[in-house]
Amino acid sequence: MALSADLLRGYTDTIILNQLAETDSYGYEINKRITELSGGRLELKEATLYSAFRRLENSGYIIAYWGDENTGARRRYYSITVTGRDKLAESLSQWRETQDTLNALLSQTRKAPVLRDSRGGEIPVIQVEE
Amino acid sequence: MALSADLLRGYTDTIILNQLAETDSYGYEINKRITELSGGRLELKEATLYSAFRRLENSGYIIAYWGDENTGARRRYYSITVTGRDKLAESLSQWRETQDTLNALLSQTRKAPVLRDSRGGEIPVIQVEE
DNA sequence: GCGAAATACCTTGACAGGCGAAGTAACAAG
DNA sequence: CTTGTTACTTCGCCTGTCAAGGTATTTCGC
Repeated sequence: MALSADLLRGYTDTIILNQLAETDSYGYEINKRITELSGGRLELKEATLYSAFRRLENSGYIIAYWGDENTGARRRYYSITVTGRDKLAESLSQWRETQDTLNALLSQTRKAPVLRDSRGGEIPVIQVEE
Repeated sequence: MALSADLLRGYTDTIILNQLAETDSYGYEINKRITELSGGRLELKEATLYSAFRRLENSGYIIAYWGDENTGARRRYYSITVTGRDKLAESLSQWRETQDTLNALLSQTRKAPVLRDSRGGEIPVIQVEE
């Protein structure tokens, strides 16, 4: 079951920055690496990917340069900037906070729903051992 | 620092369902409870909240009924349906998976960027104790 | 040698969720 | 009687994702 990047909305940029923090790379490779690292659970669509690059570049978080390979298709490499690293650090800490917050909101102990018969009497629920 | 709900996009529904899984409630109260549980880090905007209710109702995950209080403003209560509970369970497991995936993508050990002087020589980085 | 697949990039337009802004209405407190 | 709180509603904008389409080169099987 693949995750929709829609559930990760807003994190594509962070994911990309995190990849670039390790080493310069180009779109196609970054995408493959993301798929790989996520165990195939996340596959960014190209449109998503390249629009993220444009966004990151416009924000000054990455800079682009053409690779000089004399064989194969031309590659557009990206490099993370200092501001980009700052942004990444900020996003990572924000992700930790988001996790905490969402876990707090989603992990409350919950009573089982009470079943009632037609006269409003409670129907006992048999507890199943896990 | 309040979280942007944009980072939680797609989870508002789950958060609401999770609240309703505990007990029937109405918009204003649910919102206050969310703010409270999140330690003030998440405050859903009313437009967000009520459009979520409409969405959830149209999907059959919740049903609405008017409260019969004879004082104060009228309240529209919501109750989670059986399908809603199923959906909630699914969303919760999806959230766990999302967390795992994102953590896998964001938590790789990273080399510090190498600083170089004008002749390309490496500038040693002084390690700061934390 | 040729067609398919893989590599590699790019663009356009639609869609959906979050939100700013505004409105309605009842009641409480001062 | 004005301000604040409770409570709900609607309209239209913004932004990130994606479906669908395109270009160009190289590699591999047959």
